[in-house]
Amino acid sequence: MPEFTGECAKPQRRSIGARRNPATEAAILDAACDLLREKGVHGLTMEAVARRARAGKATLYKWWPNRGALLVAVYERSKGTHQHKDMGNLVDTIAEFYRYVFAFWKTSEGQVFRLIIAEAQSDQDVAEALERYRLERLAALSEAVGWAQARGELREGVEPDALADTIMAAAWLRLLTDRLTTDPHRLARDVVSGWIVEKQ
Amino acid sequence: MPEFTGECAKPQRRSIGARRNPATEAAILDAACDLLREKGVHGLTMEAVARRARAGKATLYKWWPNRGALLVAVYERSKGTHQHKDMGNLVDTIAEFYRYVFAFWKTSEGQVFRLIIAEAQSDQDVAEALERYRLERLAALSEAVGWAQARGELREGVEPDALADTIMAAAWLRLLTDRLTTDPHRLARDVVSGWIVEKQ
DNA sequence: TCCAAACGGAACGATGCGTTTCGTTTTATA
DNA sequence: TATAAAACGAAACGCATCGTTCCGTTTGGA
Repeated sequence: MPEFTGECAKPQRRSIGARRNPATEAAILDAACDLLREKGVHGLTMEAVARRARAGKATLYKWWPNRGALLVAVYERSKGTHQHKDMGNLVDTIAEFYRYVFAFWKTSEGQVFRLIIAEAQSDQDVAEALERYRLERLAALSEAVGWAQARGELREGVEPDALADTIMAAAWLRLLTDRLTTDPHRLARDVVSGWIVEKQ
Repeated sequence: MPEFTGECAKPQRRSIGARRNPATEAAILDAACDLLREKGVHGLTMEAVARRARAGKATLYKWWPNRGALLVAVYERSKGTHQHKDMGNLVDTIAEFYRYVFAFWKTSEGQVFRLIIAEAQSDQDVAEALERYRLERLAALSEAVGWAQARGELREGVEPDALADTIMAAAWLRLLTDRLTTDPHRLARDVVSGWIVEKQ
């Protein structure tokens, strides 16, 4: 029983029969994640992932037909499902959202989201995955805006969907232009306070 | 005088002495632009550009050390310097801005901007060029918002820079999520009308 | 007159791409 | 219990691009 240990002393996995090996999937996604945080986008190649995970390239291409699919899988595994908290008023609620999402985007897992957006600009599959995720988050955000509307906090004629779109746009722009240090509360005020009814 | 004509029947350029040849620069940027609109991002390789322009790769790398630099150069050459028009009220002014920029972004030259943003997420040089351009456009937009403020159109405490940032964010999000068909006037209203003083 | 620099062109080794083939391992089915 | 099917690691394939390095030619400037 000759036991060859690779660079990371990981024993090589084997087939567990005519079904997908969860250990292989985990090892590949781990390797992809590590490469991303160590070498950035250009470090994430199918070759490098296969080497690091001690997996065959054929296995890689079987489950993730291209780099974009792998990128999406990495993000899907690490993304949080943020539950918006109602802070009693819209500005504080949105400020809390910005605080959470900026903090997440600053982590190495969160940084993957930048790359997803970038990749989506030239990869149709990634674009579709991103669009599904965007709509999902937009709905949750719109619901949070709806809480304020139900309280009579908003001016007449404000559509929660449209306002949520604007709120999200401001967050994306900060991510893409490397301004995650923006003060969340200040930003929330700058984006939504115009839609709040004047206090008498 | 044997005259060899390549695939496009373009005569090969030669050195014009110890100085940069403008014809070479133009031919390379033309080739890069053509490749982008014909084959998309992945068609823009240094190899392909050199082939199409009938230029040496060494020449290419001398003036544009990497793909990002070439991308930026293509955009710099084609980008318009939009002059904001004051339409008498802020919503119409911003609607006009959205109309213009969406129309431009729909063109093949404008599509390069998507790629610039994407490339900037993993290329520091591109990111810096993008940041310079963003600040330049933000200043112009902020000035347009200032016109409305000077007219007393805005609510108390509105900062033109912050509002301009939000206006721009909404535009970028539409570009990146493939929603350039958004109605410009409707969008302008959804983004800025909250900051307009109530009419009595 | 001679040097320096730019130019096109060709070649280099290295790396990643996506596919194919092989032998092994294990489950599912007959 | 025998057989087919599928997944796995590993290696190799041809191809493309990368970024660099030569070469010989052309031409302006010192």
